[in-house]
Amino acid sequence: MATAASNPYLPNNSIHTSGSIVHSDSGGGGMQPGSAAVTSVSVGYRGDPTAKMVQSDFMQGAMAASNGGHMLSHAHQWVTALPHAAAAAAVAAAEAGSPWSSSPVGMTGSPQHQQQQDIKNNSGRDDLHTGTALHHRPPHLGPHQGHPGAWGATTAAHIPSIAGGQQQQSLIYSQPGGFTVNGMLSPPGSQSLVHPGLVRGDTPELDHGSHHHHHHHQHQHHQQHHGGVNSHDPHSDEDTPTSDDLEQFAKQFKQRRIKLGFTQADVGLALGTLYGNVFSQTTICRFEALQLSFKNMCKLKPLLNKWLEEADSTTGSPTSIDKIAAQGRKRKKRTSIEVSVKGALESHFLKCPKPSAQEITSLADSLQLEKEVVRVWFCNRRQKEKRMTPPGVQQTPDDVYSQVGNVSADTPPPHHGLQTSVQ
DNA sequence: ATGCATGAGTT
DNA sequence: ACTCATGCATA
Repeated sequence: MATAASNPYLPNNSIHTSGSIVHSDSGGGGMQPGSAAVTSVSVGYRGDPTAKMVQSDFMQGAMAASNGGHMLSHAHQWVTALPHAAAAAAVAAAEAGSPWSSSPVGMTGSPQHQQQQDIKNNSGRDDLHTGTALHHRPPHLGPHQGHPGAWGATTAAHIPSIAGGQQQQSLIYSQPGGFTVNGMLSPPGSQSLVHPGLVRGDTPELDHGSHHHHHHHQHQHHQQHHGGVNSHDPHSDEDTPTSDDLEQFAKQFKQRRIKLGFTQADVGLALGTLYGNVFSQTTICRFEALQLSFKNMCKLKPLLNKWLEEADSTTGSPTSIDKIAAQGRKRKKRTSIEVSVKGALESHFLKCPKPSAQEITSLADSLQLEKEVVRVWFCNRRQKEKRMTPPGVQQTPDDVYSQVGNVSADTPPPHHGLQTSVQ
């Protein structure tokens, strides 16, 4: 009897990064996986520390057939719904019409039918600044960095990720009313306000953005080449940046962030206090590493840019503010897939990146994994393929112009398999 | 820095 | 059931 109807969790954020109970997780059929996957729970839900939660039922598919309304599914899962700042909203119009190719529009008539009638201006940002104006300021200090590694600065001839063109959520971030416009704190001490190459030469190229004649291809705005003097500035502009811009920005962002002594997590929190959109260290990390989709990068860039501005202008101003409290969300647990099993999954992925439900089921059976685990694995796998990760173009950071003479004007396919750790 | 996971919005 | 944006938990 799988009764996972409701589990009394502790909404409190008593994060215990310990007590990882490992137990062979079986699909629920009474089989013994032996060691196919290990699931470790590490949440503090009282009651039964033996982590005996069933996870055979997912409520997926239960929705979708709704009639315009909104269903309120809950009361099960490992998640204890919490009025977390529905900060999912943010950003306005990060029209990602051009994936990676410089062409703003695809060639074929792409179904660009997106309705953006959902403008949720979430003002539900509970003011938590209840005197807790204390922020942990990690004595982080280490102006050492400077290994690009990631994308070579080779022009933007990257992977033409075929974005399905299904974007939703036209978000907008509400600007703070007027006071407390700070999301960061005083730097660790070295308030070396060094903004050398910070030239805010706004050169909005009001060109791309809204004129796609699906007839004959036309221009494709040139790539900027940081000459040093003029030429537009990749920052400050809210236009759709090019992948190159993003790369530049990400790099600089990271550099300055580190110089200022902030961690990725700090930035994430700061963004939350600044705009109401909190982000985790993970996201910031991925941004810096350009491991997000193009569209997502575009969305985050403005926010991070703002933060950067505030950051270096506030160098020294201890305008600490509140921080968004923790969330009482509790997820399932992380299934550790064995290496051998992973290999098998890999193989299958190469053959068929999108296995059918039936395939997944049988595969899961073979590997003695839950169907959901397998399904999710594939989903994540696909995402990984789509991200903006460098296909392997890792040329020396010094000679960025060393692409004159060779190269077949086309980037090699993003074949991965064993990419040398970028970092 | 990443792997596995959740959920909203689509298709 | 999939895609996408995000993040907890981990290595």
